Amino acid sequence: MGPMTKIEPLGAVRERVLASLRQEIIAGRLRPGDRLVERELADRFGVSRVPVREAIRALVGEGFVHFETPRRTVVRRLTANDVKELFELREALEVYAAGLAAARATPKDLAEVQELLDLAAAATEAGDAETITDVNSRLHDRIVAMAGNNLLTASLEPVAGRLRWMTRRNEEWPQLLVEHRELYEAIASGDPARARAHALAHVRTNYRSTVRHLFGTELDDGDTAQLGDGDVTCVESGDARGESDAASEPGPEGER
Amino acid sequence: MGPMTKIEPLGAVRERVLASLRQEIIAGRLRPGDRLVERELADRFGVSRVPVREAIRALVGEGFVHFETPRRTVVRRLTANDVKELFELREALEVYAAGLAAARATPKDLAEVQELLDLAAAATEAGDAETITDVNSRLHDRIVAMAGNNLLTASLEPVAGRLRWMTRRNEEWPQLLVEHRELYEAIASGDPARARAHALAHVRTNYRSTVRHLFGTELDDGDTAQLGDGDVTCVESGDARGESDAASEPGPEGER
DNA sequence: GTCCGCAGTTTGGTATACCAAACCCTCCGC
DNA sequence: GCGGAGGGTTTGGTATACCAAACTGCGGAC
Repeated sequence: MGPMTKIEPLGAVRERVLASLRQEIIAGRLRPGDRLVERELADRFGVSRVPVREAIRALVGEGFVHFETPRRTVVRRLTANDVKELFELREALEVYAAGLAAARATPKDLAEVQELLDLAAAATEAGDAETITDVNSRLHDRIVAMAGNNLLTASLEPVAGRLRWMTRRNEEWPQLLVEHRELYEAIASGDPARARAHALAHVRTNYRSTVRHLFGTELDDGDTAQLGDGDVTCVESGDARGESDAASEPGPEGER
Repeated sequence: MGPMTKIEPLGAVRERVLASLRQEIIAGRLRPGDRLVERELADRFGVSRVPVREAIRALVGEGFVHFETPRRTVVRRLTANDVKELFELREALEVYAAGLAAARATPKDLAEVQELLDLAAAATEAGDAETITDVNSRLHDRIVAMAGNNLLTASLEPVAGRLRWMTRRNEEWPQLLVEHRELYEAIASGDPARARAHALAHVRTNYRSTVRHLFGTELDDGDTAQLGDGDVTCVESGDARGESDAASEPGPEGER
């Protein structure tokens, strides 16, 4: 009876291709709108089309790629609306998770988060962007994990990559650190309502700064107030302009 | 065996296999724990293994199936914990969606929901379980769609099948109808907080009756009270009680 | 009688080949 | 010159074949 979690050696090629493509998209070597052609990629990686197919389908699931037309697979364009939807999803899930975490967290969980906070603090002080991004990701993952709901975790996983993709340039690290600490305190206090409030504030702050960095525009107050009270429709202030290459095709994605 | 006698849209074989397998699982012809073997299924459907592979991966994504060990793919067992996680996810997403829907719903949206409610009422009166289940599903879909967030919709989609799977035997239709009507009224009133409150109550009622039908047991009050009503403002919701780990002790059984 | 090991079998992963629909570009007719 | 028809090309979907790892069961050693 071998370890049931050992699925590593299998699907190695697919995993390698998947990781490479995802990395290229995140790093910007594959830009929004670029096509993904099975044969071409298979040749480039020196593998057959089958694992490439599966990797592409996985990327579609992660939201990095989409089927533009039946035979045309491209890297997804990131519109202002995409960002808004992503952060709304975070609001729904991470706020809920924070509440559960406050109710269910074990001392061990809390210690782990505490440790990550220390790492984040050190990296912030050192200005090590790479590490900060990484630690912050793990911090959020841990908090969601503390909710003890695998399905919740799984629902957030597909967007984790996109999230890192769009927030990696955020540079308001000190503010982020403060908010993470407050969120931790709230969860540690065991008060779900307080934890939710801090999680909500954190997601919204992050939304604002992300939009600022991605699009260079400020959000109207209404844009982050959908939840509590009335809501305004949305940003749509000129979408993804900023993509220099959006030239070839007007991206029908004015969707919405 | 000549070439394919039927000329179908793209990915037709995969879709057909996927739909068939999902249906067999939902209908119970494939029972939890049953294995899915590529070759065997390929033979049975008279297709090659490739589309079967992809259908199986899709089913994994939908949560109907999982990789038990590297070479062993089985129909997922439905544990009490699975049900709990699913309903928590619904709480997080549908409650949030209801809030957005109240803020964003158009008269056209509302009219459509109204129409579905009428259908549901008729089916409930007629006791047509099949139709009721179907209409109720569409009702929930519509409400989530009214939130105007594609990502939110997409996040709920993978679990929609499982949800129908586990709730189709629920027979408290009249109560369901009442709650749906109340939820509709709340959304139509344009008050997000009220819409959220009704959505929350509805999900929890549904949770209780689903557990009752699936496992024949009642829930402790604590099981559905992890957090407040989830309103942003974090008013009320004083149940900060530490209920350590309601994570349950789900016997791997749970099915017939 | 039990346990270990080896070989046959099972089974998912990958590679290669073929097909049909969509795309593209040329060329012919006006 | 311009537009549409036609054929070649591209590209994803499917089928078939081969491989390696894991499982199974049988037989021999103790």
